[in-house]
Amino acid sequence: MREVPEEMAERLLSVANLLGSSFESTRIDEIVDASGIPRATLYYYFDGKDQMLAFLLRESLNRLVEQAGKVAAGPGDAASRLVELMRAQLRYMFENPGTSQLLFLSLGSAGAMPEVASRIDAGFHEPVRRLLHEGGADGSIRVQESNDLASSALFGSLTSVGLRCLLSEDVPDADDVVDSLLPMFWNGLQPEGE
Amino acid sequence: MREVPEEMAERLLSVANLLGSSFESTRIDEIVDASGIPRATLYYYFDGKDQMLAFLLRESLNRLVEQAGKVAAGPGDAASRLVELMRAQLRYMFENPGTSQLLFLSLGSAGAMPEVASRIDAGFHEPVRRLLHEGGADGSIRVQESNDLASSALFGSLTSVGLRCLLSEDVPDADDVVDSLLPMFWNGLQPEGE
DNA sequence: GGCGAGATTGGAATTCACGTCCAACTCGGG
DNA sequence: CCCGAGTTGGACGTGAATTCCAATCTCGCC
Repeated sequence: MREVPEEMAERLLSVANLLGSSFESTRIDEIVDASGIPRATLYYYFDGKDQMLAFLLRESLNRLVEQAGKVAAGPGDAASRLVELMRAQLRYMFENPGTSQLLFLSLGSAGAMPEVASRIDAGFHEPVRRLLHEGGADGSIRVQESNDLASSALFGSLTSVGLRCLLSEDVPDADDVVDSLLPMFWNGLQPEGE
Repeated sequence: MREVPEEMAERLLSVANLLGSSFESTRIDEIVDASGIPRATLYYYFDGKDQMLAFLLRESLNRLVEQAGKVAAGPGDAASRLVELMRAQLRYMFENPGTSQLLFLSLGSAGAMPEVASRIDAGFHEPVRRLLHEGGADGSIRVQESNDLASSALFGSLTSVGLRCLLSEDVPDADDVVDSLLPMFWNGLQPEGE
């Protein structure tokens, strides 16, 4: 696959962010109109719509993977880094509303794209898994029965809540959302002082 | 839309459960072959593939909605009913692996189908929301900042974990999975005795 | 038994969007 | 000037969904 020129990537990403989850049902010609990139040029760089989608998701996830890696390796105990990580993940969703919708509302197609799947793991699952493990070691997080399941659950929580917010009229602040969820993650559902 | 004959519904559901998330990329003719229902007959009952998908998801969710309503209104305090509800929801996923995959891996299309969206709410979100509320009242569950966000988070956890299990080679027991997640939901991530 | 309204079906015909092809044009470097 | 890579418009081929239609079939009803 040929390397995609900077400006074309920008334009496509901005179109994808406008279209959101309707990208898949959008005709090539509409993407052509919206992006100003001729059809023949698109096909010069991409093997087809699927490759185009894969490129967009990959590209969009790259920023998250970088951020997530940085946060997870940052200072502080595992618990506080985990909180920061969740903030970063939700911020990513809110800053890329269209591609996030696209990504999570069509996890099926995304799962069929190896590089995309691996980036979802690298940006969401893996760092959480790691921090849960570290937190068990440094005592800042309770040891879980299965870090795999737990990270999967946290991933689901965050993306589900994120999507709900993205689909609502006025998107709240990412940090506020995380703040209002933290008590549940941290203290659980048990009543006070049990 | 004409009422779909019992046997046709059965056949389609069983085909859908075999196909799973690949349903959408499956050709009509393949569905014809797999189900034994002639193409013309399918189009006699459904306006198109989308309507067919909507019907399948609706039909499949109906059973969950009924179960969920029953469990949520059952005996015991809100906390224990919530646990039972989560068991029922995960059991539903494990008992209908194909349609569940189909449903959750393509939430995008599902969201575009009003009846399906409302059934997701009726089977997953609404009962959880209600139990969180009741739990706050009867003291069996800690009061959440937002029951909307909390139920959305629980929904995401459960479906994310459920999907992960469904996509693994050997699907574990639903109740075991819930059991191994409960400590996290109940006690949270905080270390013991903080 | 005959009848009429739906249900059922095979198969041809149509539509529509994706993707291919190609020839013309641009442009920087050798 | 020539070459190779990038760029583009537009005609064309293709596969799958969907429509159409006419020939049955089924069944309750007179």
